[in-house]
Amino acid sequence: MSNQRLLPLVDQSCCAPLVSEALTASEAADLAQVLKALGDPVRLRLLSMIGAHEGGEACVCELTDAFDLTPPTISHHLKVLRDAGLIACERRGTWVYYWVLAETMDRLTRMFTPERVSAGAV
Amino acid sequence: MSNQRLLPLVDQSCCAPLVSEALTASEAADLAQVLKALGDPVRLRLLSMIGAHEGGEACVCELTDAFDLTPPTISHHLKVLRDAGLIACERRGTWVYYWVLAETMDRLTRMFTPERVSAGAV
DNA sequence: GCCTGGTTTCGACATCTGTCAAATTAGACA
DNA sequence: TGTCTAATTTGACAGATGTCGAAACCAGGC
Repeated sequence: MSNQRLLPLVDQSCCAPLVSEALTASEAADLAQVLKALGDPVRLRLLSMIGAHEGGEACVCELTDAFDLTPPTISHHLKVLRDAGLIACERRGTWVYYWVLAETMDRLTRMFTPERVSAGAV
Repeated sequence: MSNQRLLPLVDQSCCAPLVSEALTASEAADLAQVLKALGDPVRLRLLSMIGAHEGGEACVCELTDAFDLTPPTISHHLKVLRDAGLIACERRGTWVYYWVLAETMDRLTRMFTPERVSAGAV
């Protein structure tokens, strides 16, 4: 373990918003719901399988086949991701297709992307 | 809800690694542990308070004062963040100081930062 | 050496979570 | 209409999690 500190430096890329300014309680509650949804290996793989799938969407049947879990369990995890605003779905005939919502992913991305600050910006 | 799809586009910034290639089971388990640690409002605020604190580090006593929770509870949350490799600490005299570990934050950042792919890279 | 204040660990408890089996819903097709 | 398939919902249960009070621990000062 390197124990390298994350120090805020002025004249280069600074830290991500998450650690550059203290979150308020309600911001934290909001963000925590999304991160909690991602805090499970199965859901993380589901999200990444959906996002990486050709055409940007995947059928539930394909997702279910990829795991050693019952359909209700997969369905439960998909619901958690849906409630967190990370994915959405649509029924087309017999099958239900899921895709990743860009909006929520972008929000997370902004939270973790280091901000560039100009040299005199303090 | 916009339900806007996240489509992989070739000649501009593409999706974050998380949704551009399906995670393996062990990658997912690994990453999930870190995200699970962040999936709690108190821990999210603790991390952000430590990171945003002047000097890049904060004393436990300051952190405890900021919440309506008992010291054991704050200590528990700090341990979860420590076990996830997100923070580290050091005792100096009576007090214990915490700071954010750049390494793990960088890893998360990379996971959520969209990759730039050149126009002919497919 | 032994107080004292700050911090962590321990033990307990209510709540939340992941999982499955069974029941239910929604559409396709005879 | 009835039946088949795909997906979700419901109900139940074991195990994990967040919280607290009490006890133990540790560093500094007397």
